[in-house]
Amino acid sequence: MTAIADVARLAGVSKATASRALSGRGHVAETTRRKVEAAAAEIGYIVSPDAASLVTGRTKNIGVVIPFVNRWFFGEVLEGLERTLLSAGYDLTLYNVDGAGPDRDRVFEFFLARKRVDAVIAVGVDLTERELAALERRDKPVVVLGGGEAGALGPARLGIDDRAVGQLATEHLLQLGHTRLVHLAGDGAAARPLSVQGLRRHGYLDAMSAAGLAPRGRAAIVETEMTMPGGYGAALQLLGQPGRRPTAVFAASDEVAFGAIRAAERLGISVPHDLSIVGVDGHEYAEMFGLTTVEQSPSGQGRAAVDLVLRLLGEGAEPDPLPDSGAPLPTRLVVRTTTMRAPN
Amino acid sequence: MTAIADVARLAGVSKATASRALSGRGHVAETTRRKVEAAAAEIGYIVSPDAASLVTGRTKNIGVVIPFVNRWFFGEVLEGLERTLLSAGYDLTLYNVDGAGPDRDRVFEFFLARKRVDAVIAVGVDLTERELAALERRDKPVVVLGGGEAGALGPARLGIDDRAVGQLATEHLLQLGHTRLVHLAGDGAAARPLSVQGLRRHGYLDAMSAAGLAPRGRAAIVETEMTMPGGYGAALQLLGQPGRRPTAVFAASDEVAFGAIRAAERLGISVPHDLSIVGVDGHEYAEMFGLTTVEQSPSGQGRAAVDLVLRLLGEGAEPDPLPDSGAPLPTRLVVRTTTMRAPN
DNA sequence: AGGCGGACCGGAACCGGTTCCAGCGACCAC
DNA sequence: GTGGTCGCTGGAACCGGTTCCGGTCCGCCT
Repeated sequence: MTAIADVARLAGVSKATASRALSGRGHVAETTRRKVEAAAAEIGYIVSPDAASLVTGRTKNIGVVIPFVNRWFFGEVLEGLERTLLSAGYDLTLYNVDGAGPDRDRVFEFFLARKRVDAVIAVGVDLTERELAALERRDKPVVVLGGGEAGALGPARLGIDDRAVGQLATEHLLQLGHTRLVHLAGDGAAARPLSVQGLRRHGYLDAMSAAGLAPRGRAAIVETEMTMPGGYGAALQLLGQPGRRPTAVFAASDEVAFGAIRAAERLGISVPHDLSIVGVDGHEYAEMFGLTTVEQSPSGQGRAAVDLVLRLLGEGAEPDPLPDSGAPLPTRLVVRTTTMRAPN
Repeated sequence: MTAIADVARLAGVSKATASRALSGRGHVAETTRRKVEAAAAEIGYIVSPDAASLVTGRTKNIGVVIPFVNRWFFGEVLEGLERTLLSAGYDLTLYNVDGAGPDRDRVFEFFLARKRVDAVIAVGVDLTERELAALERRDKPVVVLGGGEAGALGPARLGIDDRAVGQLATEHLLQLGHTRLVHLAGDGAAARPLSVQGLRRHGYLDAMSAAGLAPRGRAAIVETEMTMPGGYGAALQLLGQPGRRPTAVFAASDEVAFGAIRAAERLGISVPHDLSIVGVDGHEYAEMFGLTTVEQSPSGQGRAAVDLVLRLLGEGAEPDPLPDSGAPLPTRLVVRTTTMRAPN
């Protein structure tokens, strides 16, 4: 009921003209367009997206695969994606995929391979060759946001320069005179050098060795889950040990930093007088904690990913083919009150 | 390419039989079914959901409208919804709608009214009459999760008993002998008595007056944003005032409680010796903070909402028409180390 | 033996749009 | 005046499935 044929009949035109009038494609006289629109409004007509995409092959729907929704960064990205897609008239279908396993295969083989989505945005997940190939075969553009490095000819990638971020944060502490400076890294940082945590770790090492401080194995780098409890537990252990304590900590994310701050307080270590802490993210709670951090804009990254994907889909007049797809997204150091000059 | 007609041709049967064989509806001989399946596998056939839903009217897709994704409760619900829908073979289309405004209208009128979704799950948003009516008119089942009260004949509702939760938390503190006991409520608690924060506030008042403690206007209830910085700011102000401090705080959510804990520490007030704090949620960080809280299971609530919606859609043999849709979802008090007996 | 029911299969209609193609006036240029 | 272009419109094919309807064929009952 209320199909386009009804509209056409009521307006006294053919289905073809009605379609043209409503979709705005092709030539339609101004007066007939108005007639059709009036008829459509009168009977409350709305197009069937299924029918439309059946013939056009476009669904106006983007699949988003994301490993967590409840970690700040990812939630923020998701919001950015959603808002931007919505205002472009696109739907967002969510696939919460973490790690490997049958669920993940199901998503890629059953859900994403079908014609339901025009393109896929993967945030913070490394697609396997097989997964990429499957999508490629169906002509589905893929944009990867965060993690990994711009592959030779892989999918379009987007993100901040995590290695530079690690370097920047570490240099800030070095400039303040710290030398006993440990890195609270994300788990898997050493094992997966191209992951976000791996790159940040690498940046830390770069800065340290540039300063002539070969971080001795000991406990210069501690890996932990990138959450507040993760940072709390790791810092508790690190700072609770006897012997000379570090005077500064570079935490792989703000949430880890929050945990470390709390651990320090619990141990009676004063931040920043006895211990400087810097994080990365620009978490919405950073201000409350007074955390010095390297800010990024996850929602802005979401927006950028959508822009890119729409360009790949050929929307928006494409002024230039694929501009600056190499340039990393911006970050900046925000100094607050968790860092200060090293005690001498 | 690779339409069902190709499969049929390759298998030497008609489109009709191929469809029956693949979808499992109707009678098909075991041997032909195998032939068809083999043919489908050979050419890598996958159905076009658009074509299928065009004729069946079912999209296997559920719309979820949610005000935040980056608040713990909502993120957790979303994960629960996603996992459960996925395993039932449904897609989840996300609509991030906060408050009113043109964006919200757009979602309801443009996106949800179309035939793209079979049903709508609204979490933590109160649908207006108009919005409900629009969905009703298109025969789209609606399930509302959290907030509000079971309306007379409105949509199916689901959630915990927030008033009982407020009562339970308050009673715990009362039983420990606290009498100067303030409530850190969510913003809008007084103005919107049927909101989550409104109901929790009501539960607090119930328990107080049952204990003969008419909470004097003063500062017995302070409203604040239901986030960690919100709780931090409110507690800082509340506890920093001269005069007799409260000995216990009931925070409207765990995140508020975390903020309050941090504020207390910052002011040199010892938790729990000088101040007891209880929250509600069962946040994943609660254990780290040692927070006493009234736990709920948001992901479980997501699962329940999906079960309900699938039942409304007539999936799953519907054993009973609509069982116990009134019973609130479970909660329980978990006592940790932020609450203790009141000082005398 | 004849009738009946049920399993199995194919042809064709249909879901609701979009788009190709052809037709038709109107207008302009030669 | 005639041919060509252009704006507008309608008929019909088509996208890729599902399902109604009817026709065989077989087994079984009476």
